[in-house]
Amino acid sequence: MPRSFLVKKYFSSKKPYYKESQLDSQTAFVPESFPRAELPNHNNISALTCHPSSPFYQTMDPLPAPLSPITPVSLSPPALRPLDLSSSPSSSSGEEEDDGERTSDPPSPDVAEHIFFCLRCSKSYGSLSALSHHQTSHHLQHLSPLAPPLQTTSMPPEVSARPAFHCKHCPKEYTSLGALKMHIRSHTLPCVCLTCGKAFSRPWLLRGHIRTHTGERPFACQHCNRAFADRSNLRAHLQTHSEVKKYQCGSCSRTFSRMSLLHKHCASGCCPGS
DNA sequence: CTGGGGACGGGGCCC
DNA sequence: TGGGCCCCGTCCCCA
Repeated sequence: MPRSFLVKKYFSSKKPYYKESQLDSQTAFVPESFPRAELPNHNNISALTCHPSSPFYQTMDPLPAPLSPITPVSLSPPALRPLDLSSSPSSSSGEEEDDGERTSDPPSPDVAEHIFFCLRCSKSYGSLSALSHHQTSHHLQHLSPLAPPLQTTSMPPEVSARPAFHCKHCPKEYTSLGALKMHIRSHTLPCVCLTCGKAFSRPWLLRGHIRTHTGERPFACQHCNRAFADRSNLRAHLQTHSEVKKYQCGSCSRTFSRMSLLHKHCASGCCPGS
């Protein structure tokens, strides 16, 4: 499938349901080395390596300021441009919404600055990149190249034709350290909701989750008054406005708005063998 | 059984 | 190389 939809679209022209002040990033990054057992709770929450500046958190979960004061840092998109609807992926008769806002993560002009601590050696860094770079020295002690032992000291992983890294938490293998690190996040769940403690592998998953606390619904349907916290849910909702259902049963030709509905339909016996 | 919303995970691309 | 982000898709629950 073409990935043209990945072209950045920072649509400032339609920011329907949320205020600028609500856009603060509330991601709480915890270094990957953060032992899962030490994920913050109400007792050890100060162990977090950074603290969101969101008023919501300050209200819901007052925190001391053990680190440096958090000041907004401009990490906003390079420029907010008018939505170019003509470049949007087309669908039946333009039924598809503009999907203007970024997915589960609307543009966030105000992003909190974070202080990143390595909990292994207590060093602090001003950026996740810096911390990640530092942590490489730690990670390399734990990532286990699949190359034969005799090669691991003399041959860079990328030289190996086979997957060079395997996850220490599961049997999955990866050919690059980056891919492995990404995967490991699904085990370490470094992004922790300070409200409920739920942990996520990626910051934007956390931001989407946080909306379940705030009630923020940035993604509005242009056909009705409904709004959604998750763009995927809006997309699914838009199908309810469409006369053409995307998913068709191969046996009875009945169409459904969602794949899952088609699956359930088939599971109910319409499509033997499927 | 179907339709729909809520919440979330992961692959893959861009910067 | 890593972070950010988009889309697709799934699961669960309820009406």
